[in-house]
Amino acid sequence: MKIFVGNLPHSTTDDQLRELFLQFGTPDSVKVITDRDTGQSKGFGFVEFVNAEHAKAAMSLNGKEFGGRALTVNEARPKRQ
DNA sequence: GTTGAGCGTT
Repeated sequence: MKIFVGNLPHSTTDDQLRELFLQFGTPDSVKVITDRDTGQSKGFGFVEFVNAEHAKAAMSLNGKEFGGRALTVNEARPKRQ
């Protein structure tokens, strides 16, 4: 199950995102999206869980404050449509 | 600052 994590501080890294979700299970993959040209964080990322229960638990972070911002956490939209 | 990349088309 793929999770979208929005409203991340621009300083957030892949590792920080992984640490944040480790409490709910072991993320299959974690990625903070950065601008391909500038290398700057776009302020959102994705976390994938093999276990849907873990993914659901992780979504309890929605609205929680992280780095001074209220996170958006929900199931990710399809990447390509 | 909110839903990912790329592939010499998608």
